[in-house]
Amino acid sequence: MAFQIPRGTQDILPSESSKWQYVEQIARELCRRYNYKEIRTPIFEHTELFLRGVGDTTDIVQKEMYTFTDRGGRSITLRPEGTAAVVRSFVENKMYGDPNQPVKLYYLGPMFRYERPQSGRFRQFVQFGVEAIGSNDPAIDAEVIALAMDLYRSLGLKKIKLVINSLGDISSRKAHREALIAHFKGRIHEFCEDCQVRLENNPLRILDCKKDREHELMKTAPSILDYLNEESRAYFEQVKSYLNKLGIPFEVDPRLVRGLDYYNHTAFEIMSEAEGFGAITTLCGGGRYNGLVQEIGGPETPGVGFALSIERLLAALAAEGIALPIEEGIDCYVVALGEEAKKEAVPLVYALRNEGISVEKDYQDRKVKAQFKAADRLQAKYVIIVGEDELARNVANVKNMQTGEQVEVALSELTTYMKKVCKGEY
RNA sequence: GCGGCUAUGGCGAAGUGGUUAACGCACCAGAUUGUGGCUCUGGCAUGCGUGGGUUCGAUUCCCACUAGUCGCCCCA
Repeated sequence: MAFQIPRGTQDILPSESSKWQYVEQIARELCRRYNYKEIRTPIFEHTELFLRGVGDTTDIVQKEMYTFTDRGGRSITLRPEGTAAVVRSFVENKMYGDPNQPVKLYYLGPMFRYERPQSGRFRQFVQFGVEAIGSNDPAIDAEVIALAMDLYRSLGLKKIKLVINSLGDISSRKAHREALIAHFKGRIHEFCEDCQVRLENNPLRILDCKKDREHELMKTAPSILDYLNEESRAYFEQVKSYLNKLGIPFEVDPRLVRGLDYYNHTAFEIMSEAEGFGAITTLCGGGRYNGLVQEIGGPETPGVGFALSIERLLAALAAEGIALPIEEGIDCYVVALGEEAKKEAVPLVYALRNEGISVEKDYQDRKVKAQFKAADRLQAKYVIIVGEDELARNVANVKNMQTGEQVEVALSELTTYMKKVCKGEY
């Protein structure tokens, strides 16, 4: 094989792309209802943006970025996630001055992470995400979560679970962090190597460890929820209360930790519970990032959002055996017989297409039988047959492929007739 | 970054250290000289991921690489 697709990337072939279009269309429609407007930022940014925005201790920055030097000597990185770039644009375009606050944005496009591919993980993948920047109302956290859940529900997914947690504000996080270090420090040598490193970098992650799950210190470890200060606790209570009002079921998991540095207060994940879905069950991750806008150089501005992968969404649909309502077939196939008819078929097809009818014809010089087989394969609703006989009499035969019924129609009436039968127009 | 498994035609899938690489689906043609979905007949891999090595000889044995796949870490 001469050339191969780069590792961890995929071609979305015609048989799949209609599903993508369908899902994307539903996502855009939801954003219209929720009044989130699309923002399109570049696929690459200055590397520095992600170091600052995502956090230079995160796995994404430490080992997963596609970084290169451009011809001008700048360090450029293919975006590994969407939020940093959206916030950059928010600040750069001074959207904090927009009279419509909060600023509600969505994006849909490819992200890049240099990782070992596996089920549900790619080096290029497509994220749909929203960001609501400029409001500290817990109702907007609930709105963002509701939008994500709406997308899954409207596509028919049933086996999904919403998990939420609160990471608290800066002072709550700090108090909890110190409590965790104090809790584990004396006996950290009893834990796995990863956990020993985590104690320094991000002690919160120890709670998430799969290997040491059964260790007695795990069960007695301080929960973040016990370290939330009054304000953080009240905020979390309100978010939960709004979710209840919206009838959105959720689970609180005090061990839910998100991978990016910028999160505080609300953190959530939506996971698939479908059997055989694979090891990676996270469909969507999001949360609040109140310090990020300032970190990127803007005024102190709160924000909340989520990102979800279309690949995983489609995988979840497949795992639940859900077929999307996608129209596959074409309206009409023109079968031409004989040299003269073949020439006449070209303008006929053109005229029908101009009327909004989807039409195909033969370009392989196939026999009649094979042309019908092609029409059948394309799931054509109707076949128009034009041959020497018909041409001589200025008519065409129109066959309904479902019923097998065939009628003769004058060429002058043909487009009108086809519009009527294909589109119900008169 | 680490580990398991895998790599044969458009797809699925057998197979052997030695002259012609099963079979199924799909596709094409004919039976049916102007009509699909059924049936029958025929056609369809100078090639067995790539590159080395062992051997008189390798698709089959060994190594490396590449890719897929599943898992670990972590994430969407």
